[in-house]
Amino acid sequence: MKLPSAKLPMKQRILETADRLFYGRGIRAVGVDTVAAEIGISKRTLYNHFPSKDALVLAYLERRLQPLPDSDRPPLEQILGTFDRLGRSFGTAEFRGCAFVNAVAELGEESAAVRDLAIEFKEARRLWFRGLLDRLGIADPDGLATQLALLVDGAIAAFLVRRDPAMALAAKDAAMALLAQAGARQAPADR
Amino acid sequence: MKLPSAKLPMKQRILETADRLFYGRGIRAVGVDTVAAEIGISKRTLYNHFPSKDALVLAYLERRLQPLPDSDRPPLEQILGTFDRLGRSFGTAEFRGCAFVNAVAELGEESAAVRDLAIEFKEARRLWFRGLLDRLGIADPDGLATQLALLVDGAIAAFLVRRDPAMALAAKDAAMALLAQAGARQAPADR
DNA sequence: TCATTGATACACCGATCTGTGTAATTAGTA
DNA sequence: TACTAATTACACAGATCGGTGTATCAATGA
Repeated sequence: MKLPSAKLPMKQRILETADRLFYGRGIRAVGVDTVAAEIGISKRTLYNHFPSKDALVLAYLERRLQPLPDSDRPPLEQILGTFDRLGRSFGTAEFRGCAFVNAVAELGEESAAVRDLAIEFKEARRLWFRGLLDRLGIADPDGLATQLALLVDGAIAAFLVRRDPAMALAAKDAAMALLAQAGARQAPADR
Repeated sequence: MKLPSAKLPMKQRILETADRLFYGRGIRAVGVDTVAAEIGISKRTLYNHFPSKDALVLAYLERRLQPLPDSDRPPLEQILGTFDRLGRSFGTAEFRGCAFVNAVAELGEESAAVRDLAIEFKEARRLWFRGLLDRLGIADPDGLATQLALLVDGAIAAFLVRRDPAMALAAKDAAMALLAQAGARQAPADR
């Protein structure tokens, strides 16, 4: 149990702990008392930094909206590498699915803001795929990007239930088949 | 708001209402008081039929473990028809993702029984795919069945967030591409 | 007619939830 | 030293949660 250093700014400490608990156990399953107790601060202090639990939940999800890797490796390698990274995530004990999908499934219609963040996250990844497919000169980069994103989401959902890391490999195999069918070649970056 | 007829057996009425509420709003978000009030019965009556909320939740999920359609249509048509049915589900206002994935995402480690039911559900659909792929004479029916199941789960997760029914079409396109690459032919049932 | 069964209303339990009010305490700084 | 700002402990509010106890009432069938 790695606790955030007491030296860090309070807001950051709260966010890190909220992330660990909300993601690991679920948003509704974790109360603000639990978050505060886990850091060793009073509930009052937590509420001095976030006006409500809803605000804390949104901040937790916003923190997970990180920019995607901007590598200079070949596009095909980057695309397939996504599934390898996914497989490595499956191997960690902390992995518990997609934080955004889980939040939407848990909160449903109750929070439009949560859903907007989830859409933003999903669309960012889809566009990341599409940018790489563009460089590969694929015929329908938009459609294929959606399909690749579908495979990622499917692998995550399937793993969440089955806990079988092979789901990442199955998704990668499917991605390779789709890419091959679309005419992706090995080193197509510049020609 | 269609309420189950008061003529139906009490247990069935409870289950139908629990299904509608648990699936529509989430398990943790709906209390037993709400379920009883929605039917117009006392909480006591509900507890006379189910010993606990956990038992009610399990019964709700078990009721969703229905056998998959056993059609005599061509295998390829049945497989692709799955994605058409999915697309039609997306069009309904009630659709809120996969009840089993949502339950696991919501309850997480807290209920092994829920996860077991979810695994059973997912595996049944995967085996249904595999049986059809067997009849198509596909080289690796097991692997392709997993990939098709991944596409279904991915489309559901993506739709849950984006609310875009086109996710079903994207999954169907990907499925067709995978099937074509695997050598599935139009009318391969008997030769 | 009488006994049984199931449903009813309703109060209640202890626990937990988000959120607030308040007064004391700490630490840094002018 | 004196002021300020953050954090503390702690009680409390009002709601909701899952679950129970109990006494009454209505329908059924022997």
